[in-house]
Amino acid sequence: MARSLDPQLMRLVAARFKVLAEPARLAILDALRAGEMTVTDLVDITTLGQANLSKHLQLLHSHGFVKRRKDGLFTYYAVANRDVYRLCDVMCGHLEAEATARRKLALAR
Amino acid sequence: MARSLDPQLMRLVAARFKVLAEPARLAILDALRAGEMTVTDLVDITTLGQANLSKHLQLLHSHGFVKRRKDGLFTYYAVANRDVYRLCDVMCGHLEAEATARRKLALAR
DNA sequence: CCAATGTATTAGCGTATAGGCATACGCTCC
DNA sequence: GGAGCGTATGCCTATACGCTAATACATTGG
Repeated sequence: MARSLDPQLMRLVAARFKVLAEPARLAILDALRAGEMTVTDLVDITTLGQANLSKHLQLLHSHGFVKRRKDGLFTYYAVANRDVYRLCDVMCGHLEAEATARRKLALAR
Repeated sequence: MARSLDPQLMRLVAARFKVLAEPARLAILDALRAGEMTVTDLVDITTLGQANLSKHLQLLHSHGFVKRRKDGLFTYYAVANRDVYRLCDVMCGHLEAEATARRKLALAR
């Protein structure tokens, strides 16, 4: 019963998770909850440098997490799909569950 | 309006995503869809070495993705929470969506 | 065209981690 | 206790990636 469900697909899914596996990018996505923003806006909100930020945005965009719109000098970024937040919520749920489990364990000891 | 929603939390969530950001570990979780297994079982199913596999399992366990049960010589691993599969499904959905979008673009060109 | 401004890109450095090998630990049976 | 097996751990190398500084590119206004 060799599953081995398409190693190719695994690589793709892993790559997408990797995009979210970075506090800086999560901070960007979180900031974008408020709506579309320019890079400069994000520089102010997050504590990231402009170059750094730009690269993170490229990555987020190339993986379809954000969309962009150029207007003159500015580039406006926005989340492409609010499902991203669902993913984060599930993760947060796990974190809480684990935290409370740990607390229980500590008490029981 | 400095959001900056707890950088600490960001780090934790990112760390959890990072655990899933690895094809090998996704393969392990996928194999575990069939039920609990020993390390040796997983060595056979996946193409990973024993040492490597053990390390991945430690990581998955320390982050609460799998639970383990020792029975004599063997250690049985199983997914701790099927939510993991929901996360993967969402990611796959995105992949498909992006793929079809690309295809449309290619046709339109 | 030139200057100014916003954004993207490149190069270099430091850190983190996956993978393989060797080995240590734990358990069972003789 | 010793042998054998399953599992875990430490060391090492190669690679990937985030961050910074410097620079290039693009667009607008004078």
